Amino acid sequence: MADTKERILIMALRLFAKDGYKAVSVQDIAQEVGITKGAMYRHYENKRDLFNSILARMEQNDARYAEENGLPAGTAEEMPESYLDISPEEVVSFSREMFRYWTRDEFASSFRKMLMLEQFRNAEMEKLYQQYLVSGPVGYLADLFRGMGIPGAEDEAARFYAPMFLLYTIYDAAEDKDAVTGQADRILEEAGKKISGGKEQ
Amino acid sequence: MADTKERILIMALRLFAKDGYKAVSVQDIAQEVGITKGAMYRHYENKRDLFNSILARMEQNDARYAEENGLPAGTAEEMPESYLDISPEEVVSFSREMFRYWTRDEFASSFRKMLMLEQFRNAEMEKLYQQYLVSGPVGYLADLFRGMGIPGAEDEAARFYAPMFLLYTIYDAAEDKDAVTGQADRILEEAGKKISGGKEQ
DNA sequence: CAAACAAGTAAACGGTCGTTTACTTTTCTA
DNA sequence: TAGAAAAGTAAACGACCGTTTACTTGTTTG
Repeated sequence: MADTKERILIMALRLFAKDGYKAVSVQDIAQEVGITKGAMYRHYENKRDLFNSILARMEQNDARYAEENGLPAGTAEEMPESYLDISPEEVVSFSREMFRYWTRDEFASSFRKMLMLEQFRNAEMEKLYQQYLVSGPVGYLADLFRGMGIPGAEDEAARFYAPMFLLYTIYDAAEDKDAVTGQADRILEEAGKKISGGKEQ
Repeated sequence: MADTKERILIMALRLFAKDGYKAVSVQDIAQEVGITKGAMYRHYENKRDLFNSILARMEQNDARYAEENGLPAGTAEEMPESYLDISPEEVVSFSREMFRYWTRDEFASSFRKMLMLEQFRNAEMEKLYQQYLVSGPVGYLADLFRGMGIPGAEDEAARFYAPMFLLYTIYDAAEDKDAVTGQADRILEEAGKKISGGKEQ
């Protein structure tokens, strides 16, 4: 099969997201893909190289996604001024979109879980997790809210992002996942009204 | 040393919270405690028994903590009527206390991280994580808010609990942990005003 | 104080780990 | 279409896994 390398990548991510990097053996991955573990080494130098390829792929996906939606990439260190010129309605709509991305996109969802499992094992994983899913989004929203002249932008950003973050975890264990998405939409809508009001005050 | 069994338990939890159950070897634990791995088997039947002892200990700690603070235990299936008779101010103060518990108490903090790492590996761990730290607290708050006659109690509970949940993760990676605790206090205080108001409407 | 017991050690057990090797099969290409 | 290159297999490698064994040390107690 021609796309074996890709299938290894996807299956490895899926398994890493469930059990964590260390707990998944090369044998486990190969078995799920339907090859022997020796064949894996024709596509990746070793297990760590496979893991790094997942990180690189996420970076690509994120950059593409960010460009498409006019957002700063999760790994971006600096933020261009242009990204700050966004209305409260736009903040709500791209937040909604972001929630769907991290829950429904299979790669992004698995990657989110994998980072969560790896975050305490070394500083690099902690940094990536924070950047993509924790202090990264909060910091970005805080910048937006500051730009809008909202008082207490720091706390307001945490308040705004927190329900999405909580609902990721509720979503993961939920039977009716659409209901959770609906709840996220409702809460974001409500929060949007608040920042519209807070801006005009 | 007389308290070897206890030291094994604490060190194992600390390591499980960092790397996950599977990724930590009996050798690792024994080495940190300062004994050989053979000696570990004088105190616990096997690695899984050690893990189960951690779960049992948390259940004890939680039951004691819940009783002291007049709260339902995290593992409680049913909720007595009496727990619902709480003022908004009391909700804020016990939430504040709960945040401190899950961040500053070393056992609780490590246990929280360990559950987070284990939640996807089997249904039991997922259930425990949800009960202790996700849908459990949200459901409890929803019951409280419903009892207070607050409209949209479900969403309101998620909104109220979400910042605490987000700040657990921010706390874990923060350099200035006291600042995060302070932010949690501010946000809880603000949220308390809202439910006081919402109740009277 | 000696006997019983608890708590430690070092070494070995079969099994699995990540990785390499030697070899075969499949696919591309000049 | 012959030959090279790519992609697969099975088996072996040393290292480490959880666990057991045989033995030694320390502590308790009749």
